[in-house]
Amino acid sequence: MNDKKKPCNCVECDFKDIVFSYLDEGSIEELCLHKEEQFFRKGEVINHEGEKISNFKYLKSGLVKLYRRTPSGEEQIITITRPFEFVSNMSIFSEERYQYSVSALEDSEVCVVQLDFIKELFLRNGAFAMGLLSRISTINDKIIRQTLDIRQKNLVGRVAFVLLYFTNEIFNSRVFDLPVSRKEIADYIGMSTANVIRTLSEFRKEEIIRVFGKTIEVVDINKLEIISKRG
Amino acid sequence: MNDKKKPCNCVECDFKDIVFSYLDEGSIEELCLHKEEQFFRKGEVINHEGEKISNFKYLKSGLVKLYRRTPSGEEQIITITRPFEFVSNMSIFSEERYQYSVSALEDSEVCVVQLDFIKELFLRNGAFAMGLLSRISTINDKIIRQTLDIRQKNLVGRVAFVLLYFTNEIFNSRVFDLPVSRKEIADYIGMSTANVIRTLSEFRKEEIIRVFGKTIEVVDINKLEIISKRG
DNA sequence: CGCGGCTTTGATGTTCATCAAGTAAAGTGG
DNA sequence: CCACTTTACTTGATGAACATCAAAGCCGCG
Repeated sequence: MNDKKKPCNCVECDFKDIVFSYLDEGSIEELCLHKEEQFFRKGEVINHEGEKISNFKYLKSGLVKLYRRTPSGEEQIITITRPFEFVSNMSIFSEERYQYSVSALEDSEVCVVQLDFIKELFLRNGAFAMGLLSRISTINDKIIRQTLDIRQKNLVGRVAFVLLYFTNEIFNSRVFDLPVSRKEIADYIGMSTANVIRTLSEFRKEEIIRVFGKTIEVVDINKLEIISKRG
Repeated sequence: MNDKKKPCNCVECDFKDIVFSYLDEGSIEELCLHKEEQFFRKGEVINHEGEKISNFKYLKSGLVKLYRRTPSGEEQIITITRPFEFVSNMSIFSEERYQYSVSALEDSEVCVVQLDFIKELFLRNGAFAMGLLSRISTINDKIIRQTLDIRQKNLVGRVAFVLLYFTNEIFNSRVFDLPVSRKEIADYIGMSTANVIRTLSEFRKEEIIRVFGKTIEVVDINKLEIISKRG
């Protein structure tokens, strides 16, 4: 190694095999020259709807929400997701501008790579292209399936779904701090804030969950699953 | 040209630049060896949910619906689409099995290419990979956006949306024959069959549309757009 | 300590699904 | 080609699900 070169931390990055599989060490080092890491505090916006896309971004740590503003001006949350699931916006290869916004629900680290460089890699390394395509495709599929699932449930089923989603997919724990407000849950599953709260209260009365402000404990996960499926 | 070889109709195919851009003539001829054309009558199933994916398929002519069966057994229509918009299922690069079914709403021609061959091309031709990725990405985006749009509308807004979709995207005409039953419209926009019919009747009474069985004439497209947006 | 935002709950009305009953249309077999 | 069956469509009546409105409690923050 030439010690005049800046050391490339990408080579040792735990995540390089997940997002940038099929790249040899040379390409990884090159990647370093075209990337930077950015830190976002809880609440900060990472991508803004309508903004020009010039980078490929992926989440290294934290939690984000993907959302858009509906024609009538309300916020519509498309999905809430952890690292790796969120590989940039989906539109990077098909659109010039972001279709959706992304913001941090927890402090988050984002790896930002110049999009032109990714495209260059794409052209000269088919295996890399296929690996990335497969990841983006998986994420897209997941979003579509989730949206369809939610749509076809009733009110209690949707709330049960969200609680299970946080428990199983986001926190891997039956006790967790809600990373979103009640209103955001409502925006996520498409119902009114009042009814989200009402439904949570009912779950509490039936001792399916315990609620202490933002902290939630899932007591009876089986019942929750039954409600979610039936809903 | 060697006239012992079977002539390759792909070379002259009008659609090769749309789906298979960035392929040289050699690759296109090779493609011919790995593809066949299939014809589906109205109502026939092209892909079946759960079936193993071994081909890359795209629609040359006709009209199809993409749908799935919900856990509770009902049909949920994800989108209805014309050629080029429908490039196989979206899951070909991320899943082993079809996540959704596809069936023909009109007589349809489908071009079927062995998936392994597509993957091979992918690996050795980055430009082709990028072109295809971009197409798949566009289609995915469209589906997600459509699903979100529908979800956020009320009953009349949804029916207005469907009528506009058929008018502007599918038939490019204000007079058209509905390619689906009333029940299928209901499965598409997530409401009951009875209310789809009721809403169509209201539009008829208000002289926004004329209805003759399956034939629909959009009389006041502006009013329809207002209803769709407000909804 | 007081203001503003988030949360909670009840009361009310709207929107929508469901049920039922009837009509039209489209297959189906003799 | 007609009687028969089945499937799609239509409309009204009813009740359930849900949004909206309003009022009050809570909590953090200046």
